[in-house]
Amino acid sequence: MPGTPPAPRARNRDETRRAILTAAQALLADAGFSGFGVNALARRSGFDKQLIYRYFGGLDGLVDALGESLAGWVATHLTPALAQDTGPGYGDLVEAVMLAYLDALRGDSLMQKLVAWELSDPSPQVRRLSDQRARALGELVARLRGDRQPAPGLDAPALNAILIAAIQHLVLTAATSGRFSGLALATDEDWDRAKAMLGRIIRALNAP
Amino acid sequence: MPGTPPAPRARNRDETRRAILTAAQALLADAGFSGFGVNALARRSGFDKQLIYRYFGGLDGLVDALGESLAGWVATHLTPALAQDTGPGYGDLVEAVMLAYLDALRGDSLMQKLVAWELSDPSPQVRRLSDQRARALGELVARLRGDRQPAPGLDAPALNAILIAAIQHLVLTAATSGRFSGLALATDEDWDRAKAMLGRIIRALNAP
DNA sequence: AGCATATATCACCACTCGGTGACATACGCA
DNA sequence: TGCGTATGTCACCGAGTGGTGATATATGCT
Repeated sequence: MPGTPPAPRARNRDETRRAILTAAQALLADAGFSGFGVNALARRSGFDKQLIYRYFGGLDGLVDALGESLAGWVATHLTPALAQDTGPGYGDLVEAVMLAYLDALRGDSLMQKLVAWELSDPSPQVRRLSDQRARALGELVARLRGDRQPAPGLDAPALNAILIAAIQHLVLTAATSGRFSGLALATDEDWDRAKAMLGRIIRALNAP
Repeated sequence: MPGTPPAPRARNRDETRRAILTAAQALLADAGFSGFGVNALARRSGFDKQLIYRYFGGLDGLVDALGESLAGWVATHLTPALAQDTGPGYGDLVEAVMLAYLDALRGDSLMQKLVAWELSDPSPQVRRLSDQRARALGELVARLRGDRQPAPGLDAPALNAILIAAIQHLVLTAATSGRFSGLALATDEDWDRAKAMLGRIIRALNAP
């Protein structure tokens, strides 16, 4: 005898869109961009892939929507750790932001996969994701800066780019292999060592 | 009328192996790891994919062979730039090696694709590639070091890991988007700015 | 109540992928 | 010269991909 027919699904465009988007985040977080696609997402979300085309216009549109849904990531994940007062100098602020960013990224597999994606896919949809994150970081620093000034003669944009690059790279490689270039990056203590060095760099370059 | 039958291919195992390996490097260099596979390689090399299985035991074996063929990359690409005398300090040597590595990586699309691959694929074959490169860099520094010593109290492994991470990340993102986190990385002058900051970091941390 | 439409599902397409077994033929050795 | 084997080629498999058209049915409006 056939079982009871499957309960018909409630029909609600907005809710379905949200559900697909949520499933997309989960799928990307644990399969990575190489396993990210229409069929896999349809399987995972439980909705027919046709809906992905209807509601997002295909994968590209979905990535855009994914970007919008993560627009506030930097602000929401970094501000808590930045609530307590940092030291008075510009370097103190940069150090706090960088270390907060490191921890936030380290704890977020989805963001890691996004960064990895950006490194391998030059498509404009994906590039927009990184531009957006970079801008958010800049705005965060600007908002918290007050009247602090980088040391005169310091190329702050270059230094900050180098720091962010190092952080992202260390977090990504640590996620796949737990170490990088002879430096262990598995335990929290391992990471303390890396953080100490980052702090030292920032303080040294911002010294008066 | 049928054209002349295709000239029969010379049969030579070693030569074929080499040709496939060369085609594999070229394929990886311009398609990236996501477009890297048996079928694509067979198309590109002009040989039947069966030979890839027969001579390399599949993709995994091919990657291993690729690694062996690139074992000397660090030495051959960095030593020329390091021929001239560097300054007397340990920091001078590190700076020279880092900048040489940056330029070498920036000019080598294949190596860039390998690094990107390592960031997205935790498989042991791929990880071996990065371990091998890291070890080669370490050996190079050890060979050139002589009796120079890092400043006492400096965590040299941590600093070096951060520098290499930053370099690799900057080169990779620059290759796909020409910029990173508000820092332009397209022209040689752009890169001079990044290099200057790297040098400054190294000198500041190695100051007595 | 009845009807139009938006929502959801199914079935299919052409293509690519990694992988394997069968077959043809050039090469080297006896 | 003939024969065995290594080398190269072809044809196929199942599974997965992005993408599309047709179909069912729940929902909301008149």
